[in-house]
Amino acid sequence: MARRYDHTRDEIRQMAITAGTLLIETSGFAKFSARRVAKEIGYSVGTLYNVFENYDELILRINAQTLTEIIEKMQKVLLHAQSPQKMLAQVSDLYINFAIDHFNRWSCLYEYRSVHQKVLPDWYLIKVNQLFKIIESILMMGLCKKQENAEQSAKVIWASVHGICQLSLSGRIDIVGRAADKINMLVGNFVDHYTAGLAQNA
Amino acid sequence: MARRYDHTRDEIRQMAITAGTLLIETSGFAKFSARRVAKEIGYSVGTLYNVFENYDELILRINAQTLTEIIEKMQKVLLHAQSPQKMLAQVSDLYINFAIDHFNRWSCLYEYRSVHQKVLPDWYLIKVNQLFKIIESILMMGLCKKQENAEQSAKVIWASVHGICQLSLSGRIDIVGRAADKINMLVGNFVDHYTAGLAQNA
DNA sequence: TTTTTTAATTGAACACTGTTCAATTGTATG
DNA sequence: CATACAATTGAACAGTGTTCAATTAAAAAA
Repeated sequence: MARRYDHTRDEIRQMAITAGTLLIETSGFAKFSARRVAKEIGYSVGTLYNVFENYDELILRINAQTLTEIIEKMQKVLLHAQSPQKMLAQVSDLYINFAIDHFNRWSCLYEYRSVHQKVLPDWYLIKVNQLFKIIESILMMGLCKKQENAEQSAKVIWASVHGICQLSLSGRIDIVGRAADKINMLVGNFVDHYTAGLAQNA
Repeated sequence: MARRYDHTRDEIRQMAITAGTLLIETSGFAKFSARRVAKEIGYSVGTLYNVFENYDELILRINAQTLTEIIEKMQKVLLHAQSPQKMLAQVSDLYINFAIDHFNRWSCLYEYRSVHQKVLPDWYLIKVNQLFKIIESILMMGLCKKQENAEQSAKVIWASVHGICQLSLSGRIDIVGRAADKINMLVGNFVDHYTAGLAQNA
């Protein structure tokens, strides 16, 4: 068939992203493929390639949605102000628990390295930056005075929390007991000492 | 042909690891394949699968050698004692520069997620732990008194340095200027504040 | 020396992958 | 009703990891 007008271009895109998200969530990235997504939404592979530039874009769009979910959760923490240290702990805790609860999707954020583009597209980097901005705004609530310091520390904090999360969940840091507890302990150790150092410097 | 005895099982393994390492180093993981490695060492794919359990093992063996190289470089830092802070900075600097100079091999350490085994094999984890032990021993030179504190902080420090390195080199932290300088600045920020917090606590 | 046994080595075959693009087909216009 | 148009298809291509019957060179036995 052709020009079915059952769905617009954008609708098909959204259907693919939704179906792909579900596929990764349940079966993991290893079982993910363009053909599978196509079958899931009732279109052929060809249609998928009309609507997405390539495989990379499909994955990045799925990842962008995952990021959006994480960011939305984290932004809620900003609503009721507390000490910066407590807010950092809360935000980290959210990230860790998302990574555990949606392990497959979270893995996909970092697992796939594009073959075509060496650099991440702007629309994706905007999402990433939103995450850093959240940390930045928390730091400006007392831990940092200059904006440039907050920017740098936000990068350091986020990279550290992510690093602890990644090495833990990929089994490179031996964690005995409940994963969430153990990772939280390491992140707690980091936040405590790092913010203590920050406060001392300010 | 059969039973050529040109090379022993172990020799073929080593040839494959060496050839695979070179292939990843020069062309990146995307262009890497079992068939390519086989052709490179003058054997068929079948032989590769006689000598390695599967594709995963081949990659992990290559990764283990990459880790060995990194560890050997880092162990040299331990030879001339200095302040723990300076030694941590040196060790981090080594890691960052290895990641930049051998980007493809370094990426491969974290890029590939095994389809077969969920858990990394013991012989690989031993290598990973050697890295943590180096940090631990540095921490025990004054920054930590109890072994258990050193163990936990070593994990935090290593995960943080790695996280900064990964997010930077994957283009998720915008780094203007020379990559090595910018990453070093972030790692410096981390080491300074974290160790200040540690020292304060001790 | 010749035959038999043994095991190292091969490569075609299988089911899959991302990607392309001529052919098809449902819709809208002249 | 014929024509033009574009959305949709799926076979085709070159590649992947993996398997395993068939081949073949070396060692052992006759």
